[in-house]
Amino acid sequence: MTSALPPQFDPRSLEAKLYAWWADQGQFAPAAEGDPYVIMLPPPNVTAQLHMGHGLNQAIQDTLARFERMRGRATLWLPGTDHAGIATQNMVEKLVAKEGKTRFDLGREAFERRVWDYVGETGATILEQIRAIGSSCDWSRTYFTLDPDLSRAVREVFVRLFEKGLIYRGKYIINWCPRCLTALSNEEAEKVETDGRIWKLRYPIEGGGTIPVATTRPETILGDSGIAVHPDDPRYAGLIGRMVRVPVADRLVPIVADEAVDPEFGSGAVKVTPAHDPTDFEIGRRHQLEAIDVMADDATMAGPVPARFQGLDRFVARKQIVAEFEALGLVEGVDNHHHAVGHCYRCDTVVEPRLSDQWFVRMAPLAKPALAAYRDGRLKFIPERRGEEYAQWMEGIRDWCISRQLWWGHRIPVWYCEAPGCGAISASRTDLTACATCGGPARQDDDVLDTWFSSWLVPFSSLGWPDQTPDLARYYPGDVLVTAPEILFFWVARMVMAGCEFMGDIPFHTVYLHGTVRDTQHRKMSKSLGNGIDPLDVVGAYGADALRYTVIAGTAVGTDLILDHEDIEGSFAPGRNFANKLWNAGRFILGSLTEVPRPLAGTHPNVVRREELGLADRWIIARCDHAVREATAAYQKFRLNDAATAIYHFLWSELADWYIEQVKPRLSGDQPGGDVARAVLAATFDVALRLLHPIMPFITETLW
RNA sequence: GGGCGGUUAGCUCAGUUGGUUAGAGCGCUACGUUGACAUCGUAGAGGUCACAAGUUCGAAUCUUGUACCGCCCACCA
Repeated sequence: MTSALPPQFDPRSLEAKLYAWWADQGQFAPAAEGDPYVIMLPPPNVTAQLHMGHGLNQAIQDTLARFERMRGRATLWLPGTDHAGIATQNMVEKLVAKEGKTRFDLGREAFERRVWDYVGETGATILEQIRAIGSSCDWSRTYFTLDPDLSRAVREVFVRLFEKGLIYRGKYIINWCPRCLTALSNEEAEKVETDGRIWKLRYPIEGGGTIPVATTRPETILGDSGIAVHPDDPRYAGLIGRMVRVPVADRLVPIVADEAVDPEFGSGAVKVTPAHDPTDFEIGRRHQLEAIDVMADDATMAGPVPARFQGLDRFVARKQIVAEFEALGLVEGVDNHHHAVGHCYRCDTVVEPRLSDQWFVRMAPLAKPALAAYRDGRLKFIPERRGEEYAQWMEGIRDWCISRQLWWGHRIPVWYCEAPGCGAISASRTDLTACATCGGPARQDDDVLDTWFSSWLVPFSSLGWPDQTPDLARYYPGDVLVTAPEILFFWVARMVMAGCEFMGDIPFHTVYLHGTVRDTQHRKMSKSLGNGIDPLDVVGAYGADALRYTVIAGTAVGTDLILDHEDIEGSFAPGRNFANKLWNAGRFILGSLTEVPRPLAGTHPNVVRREELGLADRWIIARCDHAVREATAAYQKFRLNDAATAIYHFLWSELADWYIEQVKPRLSGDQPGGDVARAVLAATFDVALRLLHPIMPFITETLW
């Protein structure tokens, strides 16, 4: 029997002590000895509500953590939350709105206090819920991205990048959310495939004739400052340099030649709106066309637009402009048009590409080592194909817009000198009260940083960086990151970049991307669709172990988990039934042990001798050995569903259905071989419990 | 528009380098309940592995094409 078991299941090992410790504490094992193993918990929003995606995510991570711990590794699983700038601010603004106020009525400081109060009330909830489903994180190291320590890291990083010339400020076209009233990064503007319309319009040329253009956003016509055609397009060769009168806006603009225009598309002539489109912005810059911003922050028409459009919503203006073109007889046609439109990832509002003054991080230098880490095999993805998505993103990396027009977050540590003639701009680790250059009055930037600007540092900022702490020395770099694929770019890719830049090493060597939890129609579970399942309901009804087993066994590596929100009982029946079976088998086995069972191996004088074992005994021992090998191999390969299935099969079909039934006669009274059967039952059940413990910790702990 | 994944039993899904009768859970059928468990047991039905062609002694597995479904990326107005 001993030879059948890998060394980590030696009852005298650390694992056995851990069991005892667990029983006392019901908590994580302190990282004390052994090879460190580090898992980063993806930080949920402080205000997040637990959903089944968390359930799946936690079950996977906790299974890995417990497995590694039982192998004797000093396992650190770091929990924490992020402050979720936009989402949290939105929630508190809603509360404030119920009092008939806006954040501007309260003022910045009072509003920030309100958010802190709110976070103080709700912030721990998500972590408590995660705890309730059994996650054995190291709660003593729980972090929050706005904690002083992590904020210090944010400043350190900002200043370092600033001094290195990797942070810059400038006027560019960014994604603007007119509802959240802030700039967004490219990743935060989700492209949604939309069936829209494209209008084909004619602009009159000065001196006679018209030129056809196409647009999906007629409201931007008010900001047109040119028409562009391809330099080699014979249709328009004679028109380059001529002036065109933009209808409705009533503005004279030139026809310019630019390589960016695709002569094959539409009419081959494109209206140029430098203030509201990235391509147009580039064209405008090359030809000195004016960037005319025609919208206010809330995307109502404003600025140099005719009076009748002032204050109109952009979509109302769109209709009205089309109507005016029709009245002028300048509409050539309108077609259905399928294209991708950006939406705010927090409120789903259509984002407005808009010229704006923002802070950016130059990403190309940071991406280089992060891409190399993947290319040379140091960074692995599970499933593997996800690595190509990562590589593709890294190769096409674009600069990161990091400023947000919010109040909730890390305020940008930049001070502008207000002394006349100085104009110094300083980034500082400490708050400045005066200009670092001339000593004049200094004013801090009003904006805050993107939440991910703190999240991308978490693998080391949560361990005390920039100080060289013992934690940092021992636990960086970590091992594995388990998360949903949605935040591959938001968070995972950027953590790798930050790790390379500030720690000189990648923060983890394995990125495990699990699937998405969906309903039976394969729709993502979401609050708005009402198709979610609350993990706490499942825990309450069937237990955390049933939840964990069901989701672990139900999802192969990288595949989605389909659950039926209309049949929760049915969805979680596998786990519930298995927990029940295990419990009853345990009751029977423990009840049959009349005394301390004889050991199957070792030097004990009463050890079961090989020749005492019957055919059934030898068979179940062999099957047990097989299950250990199968499950251990599966755990190591992250094939948790295979591990779950292997243990399930051994426990249910082989041990319970077959062996227990087989030895029942021997167990009654004082039958010959009864003590051997008891010894085999105890030993094999013990092994099965340990094997299963990472997946079903509560019931196995209790039985053991 | 570019890249990628999926299509296997009524349902949800496994199937690890091509190799005997393709598996699991749930559901279904028949029978079974005095002692671990009906959240159970025993037995069983159910699949031309999306479709077409190809490679091979042999294909769910490899190649090509087709059709649906889905994901990621993208400044064709």
